[in-house]
Amino acid sequence: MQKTSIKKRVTLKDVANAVGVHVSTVSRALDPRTRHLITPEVAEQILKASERLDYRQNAAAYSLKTNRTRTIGVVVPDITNPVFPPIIRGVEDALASRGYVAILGNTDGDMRRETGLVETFRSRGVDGLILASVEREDAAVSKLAAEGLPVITVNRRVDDSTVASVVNDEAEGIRRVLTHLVSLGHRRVANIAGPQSLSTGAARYAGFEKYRGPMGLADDRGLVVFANAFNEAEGERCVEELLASGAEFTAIVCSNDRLAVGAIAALSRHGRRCPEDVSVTGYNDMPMVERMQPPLTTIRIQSNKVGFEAGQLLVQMIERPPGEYVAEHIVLPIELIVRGSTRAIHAPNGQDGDTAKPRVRPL
Amino acid sequence: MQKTSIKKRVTLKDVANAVGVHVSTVSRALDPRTRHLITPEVAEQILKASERLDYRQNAAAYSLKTNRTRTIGVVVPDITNPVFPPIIRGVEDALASRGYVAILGNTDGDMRRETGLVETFRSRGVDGLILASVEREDAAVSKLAAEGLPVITVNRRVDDSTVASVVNDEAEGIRRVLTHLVSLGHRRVANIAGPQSLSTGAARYAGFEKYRGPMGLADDRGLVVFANAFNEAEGERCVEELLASGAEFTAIVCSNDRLAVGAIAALSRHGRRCPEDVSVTGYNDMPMVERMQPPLTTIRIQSNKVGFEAGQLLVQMIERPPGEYVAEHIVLPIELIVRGSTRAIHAPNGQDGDTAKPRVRPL
DNA sequence: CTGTTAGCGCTTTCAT
DNA sequence: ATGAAAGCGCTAACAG
Repeated sequence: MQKTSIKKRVTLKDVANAVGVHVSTVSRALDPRTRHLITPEVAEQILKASERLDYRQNAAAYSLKTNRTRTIGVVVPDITNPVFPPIIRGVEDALASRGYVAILGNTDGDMRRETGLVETFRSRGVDGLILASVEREDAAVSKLAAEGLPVITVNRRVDDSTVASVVNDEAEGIRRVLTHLVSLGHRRVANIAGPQSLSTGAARYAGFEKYRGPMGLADDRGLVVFANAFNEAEGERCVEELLASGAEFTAIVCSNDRLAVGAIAALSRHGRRCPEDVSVTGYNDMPMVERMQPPLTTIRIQSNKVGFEAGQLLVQMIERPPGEYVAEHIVLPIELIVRGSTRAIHAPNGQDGDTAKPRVRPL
Repeated sequence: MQKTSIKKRVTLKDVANAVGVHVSTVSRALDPRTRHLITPEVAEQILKASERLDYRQNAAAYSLKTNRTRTIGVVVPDITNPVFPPIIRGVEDALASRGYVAILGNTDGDMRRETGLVETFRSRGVDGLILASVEREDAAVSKLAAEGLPVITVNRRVDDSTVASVVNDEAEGIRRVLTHLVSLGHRRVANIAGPQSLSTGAARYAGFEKYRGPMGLADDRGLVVFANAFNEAEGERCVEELLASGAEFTAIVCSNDRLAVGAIAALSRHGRRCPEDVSVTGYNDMPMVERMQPPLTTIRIQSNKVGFEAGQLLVQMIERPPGEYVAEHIVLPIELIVRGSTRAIHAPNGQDGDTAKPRVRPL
């Protein structure tokens, strides 16, 4: 019946005409917050008509008028890095439930691209920004926040505590890993630390330095080596460096899973088996690491939740009267996941254990 | 100097005032396509001023006027599924280079959510849609295309060839896998087929049926079992089913990597080692499958390129005079990646091989 | 309770 | 080559 080949979009005016009222009446009836201003019967009719005509608000007109787009910009280093999709998914779920959508951009870790993306997003009038790509020093981001644009960093944070954030409890994650290793009898534990320009890398390394002494671990400088990026290649390089330095260790704490994957590969290339010869731990519990050989002992972060909380918090910031909020900082708990890549020192199998003081036999 | 705490956004009018010309002149000077209408010197001044004042076009106003948003909607089943991020990344790269951005939505395979998302996106006036979530029968999608909204499916397609698509050469992928298996001496090859409601599942299964006879493989019905979803759990279930049926096979062709991962897990649970007892192949070459034990032999699709081509093609469709295009269908070549999960039947190691007719010894 | 009016910032005829 | 003016669809005073 109503076969319209090239259908023009139906507007408020169309609905108004259909019902025989003024556009503004329709506008009010359609907005739940102002619906009470309208006679219930009329409102009813309007709702019905708008349904029947398949009316949908013109987002551009709404934005132009209200200066709000219900769109938020999400910036990640690279969506292809398995750490980020669950976070993004969490963000989108939170946003969708509140009628917002996300536009996404990748920086590949290039801070100039971050700046460019933020520009693009602002030009599109995003109501807020979620940044997973920040470095600890990020003047541009602080400025955004200062200018009153709702901004929140996720998974990472900037040093400037003026910028809201949702992150994981990094120090606690490292503490758990170390506790686990100590309980397995390890005393010489190396650390492949992540980039110190990122809050994750810095916080995990800080945790390592903070706890290793008190826990009775050797605290040689030579047991720490810094990766320049959170990837497999750097994990391999760092193991090479560790091995070349002649440092002695029975376990390696890696600042994330990808470093750990690289580390295990490099170890095996040098005839050092994991976990028989050296235990290795990761961080993040990204997809598939439970299927690796050996399955990786790691810290599980609540990726989806981190994103979800960030999305929720950002919407709150947006919808609160301007300047009414202080930057919140949410820290989510983590979980230790023990798998096959760690085992008691020189013991035949790698059961989770509180093996009090395992015998330490020389080779 | 120009410290403005709560800075209003600068508009065309601001630039016009600064230069002492009319807004329309500024508008023309700023658009490369109309710049030639303006005296070069004036244009120069305007460009400078707009730079200096940090003018950025108001996307909402532009959209309202032109009915174009430079935004495209991307719908995927779940961004958390490792197959999709590279595709999305490709799409975004293509779009970004043309000044477009993507808004993203997840359906979790629920067709009603797909419909809802498409609604939301249309309400936001997207210029086009890229769908990675379609089933083969999808009346809603055909309708969209018929209504003149540029739509393109990626990775999957709908049966209705009216809808443009960018996909992988599924039949060829299966042919390569079978050729490889045959060269290793396998004659009884099972197939864990994907959901037949999806073009990928259907095309790969069709390839299997098409080639296995001509290649001299056993073509028992009992060697095929259908998964209800592309995930690990279904891979496990299908292997159980295969095993329970008493079917004999020395290899399993899985319709994607996740099915393969599940299949290998289930096999090992039943004391059948891969590749010693049965060879297994996947499809997609998703991240990390090269780190599994055993590393997975699979078909590598050009995920990033699939997305990139789709993005490019969509922009072309959008920017071409309406109704001027026919639905294109791009098919991208694939690549066989041989790893450890396949080996010559009953041979000691799994080198890639044209082992003509390997000896077949009974157990 | 509902209609009138103005205007968000931009592009695009139409004049000049 | 530039200015004037209209209008995209919507919301939000302000009147009645």
